[in-house]
Amino acid sequence: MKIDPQNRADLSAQIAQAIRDAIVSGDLIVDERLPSEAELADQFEVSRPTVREALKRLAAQSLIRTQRGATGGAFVNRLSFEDAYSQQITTSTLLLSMNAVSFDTACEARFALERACAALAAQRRTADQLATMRAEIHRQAQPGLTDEAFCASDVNFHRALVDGAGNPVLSYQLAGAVEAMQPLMNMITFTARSREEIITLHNRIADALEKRDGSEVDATLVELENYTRKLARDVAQKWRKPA
Amino acid sequence: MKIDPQNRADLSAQIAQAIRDAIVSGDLIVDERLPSEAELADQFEVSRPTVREALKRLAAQSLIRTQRGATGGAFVNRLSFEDAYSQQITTSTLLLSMNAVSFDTACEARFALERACAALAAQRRTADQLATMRAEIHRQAQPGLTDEAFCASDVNFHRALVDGAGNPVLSYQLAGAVEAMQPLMNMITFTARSREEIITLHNRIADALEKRDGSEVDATLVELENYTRKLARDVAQKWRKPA
DNA sequence: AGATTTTATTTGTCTGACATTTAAAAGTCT
DNA sequence: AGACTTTTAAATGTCAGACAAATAAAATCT
Repeated sequence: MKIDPQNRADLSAQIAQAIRDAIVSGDLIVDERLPSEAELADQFEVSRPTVREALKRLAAQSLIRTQRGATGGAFVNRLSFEDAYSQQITTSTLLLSMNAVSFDTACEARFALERACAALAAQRRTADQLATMRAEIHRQAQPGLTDEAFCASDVNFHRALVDGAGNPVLSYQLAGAVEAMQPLMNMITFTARSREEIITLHNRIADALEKRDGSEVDATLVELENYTRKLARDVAQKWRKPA
Repeated sequence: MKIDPQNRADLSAQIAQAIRDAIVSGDLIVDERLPSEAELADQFEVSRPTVREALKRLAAQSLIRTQRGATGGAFVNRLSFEDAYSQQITTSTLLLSMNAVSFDTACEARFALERACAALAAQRRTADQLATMRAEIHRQAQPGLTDEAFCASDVNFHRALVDGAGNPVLSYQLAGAVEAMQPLMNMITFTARSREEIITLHNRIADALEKRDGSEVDATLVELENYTRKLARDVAQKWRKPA
């Protein structure tokens, strides 16, 4: 953790970067305690508030956690899969909403990634995951469900599918892709007919997973992708020439 | 952007969350200027340093940018794909290094995701992307290349493949998976023989992409995955019983 | 009118202080 | 001596006020 150059611009950002580098490079290991804020301020020759701003930056990325009290301080945080999940979801959601990513592009990416899990999920899915999927299908079939609730259940269904691959790295990567799509999906009004169609496909996916038939899962996902994109096209058309 | 409850714990985190919510929900739109720090301090009834810590948290996630001067202030940032890339790479790298993710798990995830791009890349790859891949293969064949340089070139090759799918969302998602693997890959010492084998497979991938043969790309990626995992197993064995 | 200077605003940083939390050390009682 | 209580010290969390630096708009001058 070295000194900064005499470039007195954005001190807190420089300090944050220095500490971040130390963590990424392994100079600071998990659960290791950083020097106290006062000590860091001395080392970097800045004031305590500046150090604090740097630490808050790192805390925002879940790189450190802080604890008050006598034995307190800032500790290198073990980045959990949950933390990584939620960060990824925020980032992906904002990326989609701020960059005018077309529904088609997002949808294509989502299903491409999901199909990557299909074969693995067919091999490894647990009875528990299958039960989750069945339960979500059941919920989706209930009348009076709002579009938002339907989409939320859809997300749960697909997350169970992804988790079925039994690979936490895959699950983490895909959580963002699947959940970030939800705001876009919420813009689609699902008619009773389209819900029925989607539920049919979900059932086919669940059945195929039960039989451990990977290629059937894959084929059904392709159908689901095509149907979803068709629904989105219809919505777009309705907006172009409203009644 | 509402007030916080009387819960006077972690004020800066609460304020950051409130602003974050306002951005995600669309209450604050891209390039909109936030109130000045002094005004925010008034609104939330806290001091300016506390507001600043909150803003630094958001800046760390590239959610806002700040500008000094008369018309300066904090502005809602358009999250660029580049920003999202780099965040994802940091997160993924730390996740892998801190959670004792096995090489096999990471490798499986990486190739599963990459195979998700294969068919699309075969359809859409540009001549430019193909040229990049050929150039990287050429570099990989040069003698005297360090293992690190070989791996770096490998990353470039695969990024070109992923970019070939022509879907920025996919590219962004996979950048993390591919680049985060590099530290793990760097631990493998590539013999001349193994480099040769990998280059052969890379050539086959490039040839298949040139012919726009998606299933050939996919099949070769499977071979590459199996070979990579075999190399890793050999390394592990060497470590178990060293000469 | 155009160029220059002034001014006001805003972020970046510093100093110093107090509050709160927490665990360990010191003290007290049985 | 051992268990419980109190004190104390260290650390983060927060606050207040101040000055520096950057920047653009307004005012002034040529």
